[in-house]
Amino acid sequence: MSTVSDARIVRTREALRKAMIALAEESPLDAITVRAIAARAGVGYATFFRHYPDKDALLADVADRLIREFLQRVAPLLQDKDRAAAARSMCDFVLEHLAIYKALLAGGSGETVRAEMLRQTMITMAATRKRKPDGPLDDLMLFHLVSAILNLLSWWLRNLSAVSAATMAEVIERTVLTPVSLLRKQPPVGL
Amino acid sequence: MSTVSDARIVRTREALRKAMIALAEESPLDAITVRAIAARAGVGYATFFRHYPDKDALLADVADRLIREFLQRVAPLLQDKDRAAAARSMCDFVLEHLAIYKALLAGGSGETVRAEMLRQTMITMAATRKRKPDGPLDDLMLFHLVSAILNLLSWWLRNLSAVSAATMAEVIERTVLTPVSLLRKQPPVGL
Amino acid sequence: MSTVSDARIVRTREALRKAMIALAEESPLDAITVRAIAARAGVGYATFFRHYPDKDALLADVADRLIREFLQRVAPLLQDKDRAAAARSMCDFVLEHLAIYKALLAGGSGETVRAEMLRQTMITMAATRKRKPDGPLDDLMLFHLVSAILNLLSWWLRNLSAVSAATMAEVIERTVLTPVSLLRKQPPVGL
Amino acid sequence: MSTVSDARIVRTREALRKAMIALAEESPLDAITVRAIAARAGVGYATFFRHYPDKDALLADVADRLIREFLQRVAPLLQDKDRAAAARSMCDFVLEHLAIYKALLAGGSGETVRAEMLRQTMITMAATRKRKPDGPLDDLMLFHLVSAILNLLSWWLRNLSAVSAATMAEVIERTVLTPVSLLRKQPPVGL
DNA sequence: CTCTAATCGAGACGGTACGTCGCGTCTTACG
DNA sequence: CGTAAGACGCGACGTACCGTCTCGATTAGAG
Repeated sequence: MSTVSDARIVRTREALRKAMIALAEESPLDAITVRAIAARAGVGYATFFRHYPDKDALLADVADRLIREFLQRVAPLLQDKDRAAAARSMCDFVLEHLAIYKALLAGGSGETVRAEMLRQTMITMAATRKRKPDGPLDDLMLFHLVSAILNLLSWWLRNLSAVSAATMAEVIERTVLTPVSLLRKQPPVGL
Repeated sequence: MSTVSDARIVRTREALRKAMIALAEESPLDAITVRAIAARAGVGYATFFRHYPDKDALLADVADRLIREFLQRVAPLLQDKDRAAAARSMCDFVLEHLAIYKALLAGGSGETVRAEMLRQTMITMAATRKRKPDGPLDDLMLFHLVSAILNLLSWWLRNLSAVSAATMAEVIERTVLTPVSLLRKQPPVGL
Repeated sequence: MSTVSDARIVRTREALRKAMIALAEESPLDAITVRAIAARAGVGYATFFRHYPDKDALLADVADRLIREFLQRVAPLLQDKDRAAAARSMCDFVLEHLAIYKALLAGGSGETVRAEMLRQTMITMAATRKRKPDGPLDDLMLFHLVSAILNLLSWWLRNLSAVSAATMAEVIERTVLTPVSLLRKQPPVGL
Repeated sequence: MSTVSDARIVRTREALRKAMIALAEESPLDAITVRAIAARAGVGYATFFRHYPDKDALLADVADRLIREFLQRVAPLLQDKDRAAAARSMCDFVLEHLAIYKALLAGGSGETVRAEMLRQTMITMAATRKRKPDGPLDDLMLFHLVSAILNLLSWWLRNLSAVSAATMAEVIERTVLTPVSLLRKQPPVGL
């Protein structure tokens, strides 16, 4: 679906993604109709379905691109165990793409975005780490990591004026990154 | 809506709540139609709307009752700072009401339940604590606490066989309760 | 479908039939949209499908009622072998219900109407005649009878000013009723 | 549209006509999509519209060629007043081109074919006969003649095994050709 | 223990979004 | 640089669900 050369297709999909982001900023996901997306994109209604099977597929596409970029930036830092820098980098990245993140996290689309992020993180992790024990603990911690970060960021996006990026990064580091890291080093006896 | 004496009303609402829980176990929330709920409850379609304005109101009612009970059990322990016992109590409680929790958390209804739980926790906290500074940190930590716990529990409900209640409790304590507690005692400098 | 007591149903179907006839006078059948029928009937779009599976079903219902009345008038005469009177009666009947016939025959709906008329004539014949040989000749002649009459009438409806009812009746009698009757009395040797 | 020399154009149109006939054998006319015709003809979708403005135009072209041939064979006999031979010739001709006739008459395309046949017959008649009074009677009888014959033939095509060509010819002669001829010799008084 | 008013079932209805399909136009990529 | 391929706008289709509404028919609980 991504490797298409026809200029019209590229243009249309671009317009649809833009429209989705724009609308997601304004209303919760399930209040966004396909008709509204198509209209906003300046595209015929049926044309939407020629490119995406449904709303969620479009959202997943949008999320996919965003997360891919996000991970390219954050993953290296996590690999280097520089958690503080990683947390800082996250918050900066979010600030830079404020509009899109607001749309995707503060709206009702969190579920889809989280799922997509989990999926991609899995892939990235699998690609970088040699051995993948993939025990239940790893699975649980990855899920917690992604979910908790997304939750904290979504809170932040609704309270940007109250907390600075630096503070937010510290909170993420101390309440998520570090505890998870510790638990990994010293797993519960039952596991 | 709650203080009604007519036996028929009590009976009908009870049936609707039961039906909602039963259906939530089987399918994601937005695949549950009001018609299906009414049918399952053995109640006329229009009757549904005589008791709840819409699907979400019913779900909120169900969640409300569950969370009320949940908090009655967990809150005291948190007040007493016995985090390990509190975590343990949570997990036990979830195990006891497995079906309902599976329905409400592992389904697509997480968002509503989380919102309801946040709301009620706020109220409970406000009632027990005298002084409520309610700075952004408190707000953020409460949000994180509730969200993270619900997320961890919902993962657990999908992986019950992999992790025991004791282990799960330890995980919750070490990755959520303790870090949050520490952050509260020693807030980031920016706050 | 016909024996329903609910007043709303009766009212709605009545309105739909009226609307169908009105629109059929104005435009060919396949230029009539279900939306237009519903709008004209002052009825919701979806409501249409609660009563008829599609446009043709509504048309068939309209035709059914018309043909039932038509046959009640013409059949006795045919039984009595008074072909001239039967032909005359047909033409008079058509004149009396000019608008509806124009709608049903001169429009593009001939196919459906013819099918319905064939079906009903079959039933009527079967009910009145004791023995029903139903050989291929009977089948062919019945088909020819109905088709030819409908064709002649539809031509007449488009050329009302050119030919009187009496003349038209004579034409029908001499080119359809009598030849068919003769052929029946003295079938081709091959049958 | 007809006087074109480019070999590719001839080839494409030929392919489109073949495809139309093939598809018309399999499904009713309005279930045949332009896409299906183009695909069957091994031709691009848009290419269809470079040769015919729409589906009906292609069908009319197909019918036109068939009817032209048909009339060349039948008309002389009608001119010679040899009605029996004419009827016989018709039936033989239909048998020889069974597939195409089945496609055009027994399918849902009867209406278009009939219209085309009427048009062409008019032209042929006008060409052969010197004086063309063209009163309403002539018009009516021509319409009846064409319609009734097409109807009888289409019935026959659906019941080939039941009736021989000779019998069918006799039926056509006795129920259509002769009655029409008689009526012409001795018109109703009203005309 | 009755009577009366509230509750109930049944389901028709207007409305709106869905996803599909076909048409006929118009752009594009490719030979 | 022309032409076949096919993306596109349009608009109808038939489906599903929502929340409102109108009917009678129970049925609870007050007198």
